[in-house]
Amino acid sequence: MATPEEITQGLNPEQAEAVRHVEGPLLVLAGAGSGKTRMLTHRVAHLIASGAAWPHEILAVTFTNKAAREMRERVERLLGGGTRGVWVSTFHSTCVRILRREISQLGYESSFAIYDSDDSLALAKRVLKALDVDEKTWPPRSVRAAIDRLKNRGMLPADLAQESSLHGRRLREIYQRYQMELRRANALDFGDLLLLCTRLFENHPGVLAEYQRRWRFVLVDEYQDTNPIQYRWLRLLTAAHRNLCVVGDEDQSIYRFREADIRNILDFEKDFPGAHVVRLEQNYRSTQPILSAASAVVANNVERKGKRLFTQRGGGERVRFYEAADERGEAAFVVGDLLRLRETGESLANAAIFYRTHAQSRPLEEELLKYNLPYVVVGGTRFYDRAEVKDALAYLRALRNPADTESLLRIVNTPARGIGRTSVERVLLAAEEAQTTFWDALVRGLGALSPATQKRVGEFVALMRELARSLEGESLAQPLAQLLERTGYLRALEAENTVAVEEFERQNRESEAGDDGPRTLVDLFLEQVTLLSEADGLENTGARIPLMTVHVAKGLEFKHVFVVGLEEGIFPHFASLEDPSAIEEERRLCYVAMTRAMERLTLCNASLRRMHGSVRYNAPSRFLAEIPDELIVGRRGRVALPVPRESPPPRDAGPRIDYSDSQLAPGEDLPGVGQRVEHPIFGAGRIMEVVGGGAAAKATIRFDRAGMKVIKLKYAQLRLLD
DNA sequence: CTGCAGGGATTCTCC
DNA sequence: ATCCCTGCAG
Repeated sequence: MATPEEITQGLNPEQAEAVRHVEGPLLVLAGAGSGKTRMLTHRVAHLIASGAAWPHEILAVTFTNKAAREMRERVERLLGGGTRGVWVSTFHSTCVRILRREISQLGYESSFAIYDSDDSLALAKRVLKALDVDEKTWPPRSVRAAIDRLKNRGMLPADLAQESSLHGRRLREIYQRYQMELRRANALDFGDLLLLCTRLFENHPGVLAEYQRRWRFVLVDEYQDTNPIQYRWLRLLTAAHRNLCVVGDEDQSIYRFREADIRNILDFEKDFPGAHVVRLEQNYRSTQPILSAASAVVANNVERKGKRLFTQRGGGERVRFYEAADERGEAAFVVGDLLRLRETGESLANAAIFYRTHAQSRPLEEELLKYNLPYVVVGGTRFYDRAEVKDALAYLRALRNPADTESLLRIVNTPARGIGRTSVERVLLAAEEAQTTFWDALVRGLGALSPATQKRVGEFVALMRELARSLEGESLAQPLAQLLERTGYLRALEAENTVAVEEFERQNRESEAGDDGPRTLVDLFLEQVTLLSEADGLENTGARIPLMTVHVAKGLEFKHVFVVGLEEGIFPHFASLEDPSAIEEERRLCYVAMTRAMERLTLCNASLRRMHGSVRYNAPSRFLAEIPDELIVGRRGRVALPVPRESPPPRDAGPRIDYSDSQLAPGEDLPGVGQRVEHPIFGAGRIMEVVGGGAAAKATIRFDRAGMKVIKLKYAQLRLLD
């Protein structure tokens, strides 16, 4: 095992300070690329190596499984094994594990199912129908979102009691019924995991005390993205010892829609008096132009503490910008650039393409396919989101937890076995009347079905019982195969599925150490599948170009980054245009996107875009204008002709810009780009670009009145302004 | 009960 | 463009 001294070696003074801090609250403000994960992992290792804590006394919480996995691996590498017992886990997984042990205190069974957003939506629809609520005034999606918001803010139906408006009372009623149905199904939705765990802590002090004793040190990554219920949970968990270390960057808070509250990080020192504060401001990732450009953009935000990131990497290319005629031209430009990049011997895995919304991937994919460039869309429809896979999972879930009505509804007639809508409705109603579950009603033959239908229901019940028996064994792949066979569909999927499941079995056989009680492989599998996140797909992607949303890109870094769709209405997105606070979030999102780039950052947009079946002309994103002129090249519309070189670019490789002057030599003064000048004839303007040197130097100037002109500096009588 | 056609609404980020 | 719902024919 490494010594404490070895662990702090190679850290910068601020990182080392945060790593050595032991008792009491600690706030680490870590700018993009400042070695945040490094600090966290070294801190965990240091706590153990210095004897301040046993491994099992440490809890490190992240937002994604991927981040958790990475942190765990890095801690292990640092300590060489002695990390068994350290809990590195997401908020949701941590709560699941606590609830599996304790939830009987809240009147659920420990075998509870976890509903994902689709399940929640289906349940919301069912509730709205049962309450006979008009779906026009209460769109199911909005209802689901409203309930989710309430949960993220820590509110159960009872907390809406004082609500007096008709709308408010109605929502309360719907929420109450929704919650009741969840309980009847012995299921928790995502929001419940945090909310119920917090309620458990609040109402059962003995349980809380046990976990407070167990985890004497709590570390939280991406603290700027915590929402009120996560905040409450953390406060409770650390109330006894206050050994809470949070790491975050207010400029990277991008989950407002999930009720993330940026004030959690802004007010940390107020909330935890005596908190020690460390700022990590040295960036180890990006070149200066990229860092400066990103900083200049986010500097336009009001809701921030403000910081100065710096790097010791001199020189570097300026940020590049390309405006295409339409979205296909945009894709063509990006792909053309990638082809040229590959010509230089660069691996395409070092590049990435980011967009604001998943829907933007389409034209890029088409263009990539055209040139046979391998790519992978990260996120979007995950394997486990595919309808057939969800069907198979619904079988497993219903088998493990027959109370899970949502899963049963999904499969009772899938594949079609003659139990149609009407029959299902009848059984549901009968179950409601008999105050029992859907499954129980099926078993008891409630609902006054026709003999033919009754027979088919009986066959379904028999099938489920048979499958349930096969799940009792050790294996998972085997009963799953049987399930797919007996249900008579999914043949095409079978092979694929089985491989994935066998891999899962292998991994979990080895790490079977748990104090989780009598839980089967199936339960573990279902749990992990449900809690998988978007970014978790980015493993073993090989030399394929990853395409992803900016949200998915958070926490990653690439040598070459392309961001497409920098247009008003896309990025920033429509929904945020009217709300200054929402615009700030979009700006942070832009900051996140830009700071992923290590060496070269390319921003693109299209003047015309076809979307949702119509044509839009979006103005260039305001964020582009916020980048100082001297840090960006290739302003709008100046596409150079392809220049034949020694190694010509691939034919037909899309449009290109001559960026030959975009390199900044280390230490070289920036050219007069961005300078305001006055011309005797054209009046005031701003230098957009300077090409060539000495007597041949020509400047492109955008005059306030006269527009763009190219002027030979030698002859022009320019007067510098400001 | 099943499958298909047509119409209306919607448009984002996700654990 | 796409999803989702409803209505209708077999």
